[in-house]
Amino acid sequence: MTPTAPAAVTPEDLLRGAGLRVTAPRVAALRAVGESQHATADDVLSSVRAELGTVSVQAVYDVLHALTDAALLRRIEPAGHPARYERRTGDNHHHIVCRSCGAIGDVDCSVGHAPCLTPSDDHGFVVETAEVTYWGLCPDCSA
Amino acid sequence: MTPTAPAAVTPEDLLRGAGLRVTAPRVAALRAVGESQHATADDVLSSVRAELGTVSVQAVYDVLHALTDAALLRRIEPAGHPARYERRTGDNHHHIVCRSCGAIGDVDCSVGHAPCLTPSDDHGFVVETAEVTYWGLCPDCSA
DNA sequence: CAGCGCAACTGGAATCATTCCAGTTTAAGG
DNA sequence: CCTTAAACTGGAATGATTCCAGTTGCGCTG
Repeated sequence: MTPTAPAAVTPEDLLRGAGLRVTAPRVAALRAVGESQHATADDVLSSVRAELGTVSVQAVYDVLHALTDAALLRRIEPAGHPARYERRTGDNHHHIVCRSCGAIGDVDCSVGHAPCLTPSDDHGFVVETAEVTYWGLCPDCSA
Repeated sequence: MTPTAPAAVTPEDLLRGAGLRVTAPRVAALRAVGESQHATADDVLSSVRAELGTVSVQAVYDVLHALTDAALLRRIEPAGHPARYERRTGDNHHHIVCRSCGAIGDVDCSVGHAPCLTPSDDHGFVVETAEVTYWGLCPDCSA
């Protein structure tokens, strides 16, 4: 069912649009990440296996890398936690991580637009991106 | 508050001031971190062993944790790199990391003071700290 | 200034996320 | 179809860090 409106972009379209082969593990992985916000590689593995049966650990890591390189996914790696993946890409948003349970929330940049992108002294580095991570306690853990 | 000019604060003073026992591995670890900016646990291990002879891996991790908890050290954990430790604590400065070689530089907050500390929407989280990491290429790697 | 208790340390094994490897399967272009 | 590079399998390896159980020693108390 592909209605006329381009509202529903299928995983298949996304993959083809990025010049990637359309395979069952990739489609399933894209769906899995879209459904559960900030899924870990292990979450994706479980999800994909539930849908397809046997899928190797390596396949999931390969897929996640390919999708991340193609900018269909964004990888976030909070210190002390396994990497997580999300579908929101290209909007330079940030994250808030619960120190207690590891829960993650999305946060738009607070001061309008990329204020943090310009370090006062860049030590001669060529700066490409600025990543902001807020640490605190989620509603459940602060109770 | 330190009464007179604390020109040379010894590692021993720092440890005692934090209510920690003064032991050879701790003193050596503090010195090691002070001498090499952004040292890894492994750097500290080598350095401490060079000075003291046999020191266990565990001792170094224990010491680094104790000193970090006591706020004598700050731990930074860039995604994909082993943790690093530094002596500059309490001033909420940030870091710039080379995507190629992992080199790290210190960066003071660009917009005066803690502008990034207030997320636009905190999702009910209690925010404690904001951590900014710049990613790019160091002078050597961008050449 | 001698004993004692708890924090610190030893060394070896275990953990966990992730990657490496070598061989097999499969999507998609000619 | 037929070919082939890309994708996938399964098992072993890696590297930073932690767990564990037993030993040592700093520094307080008597």
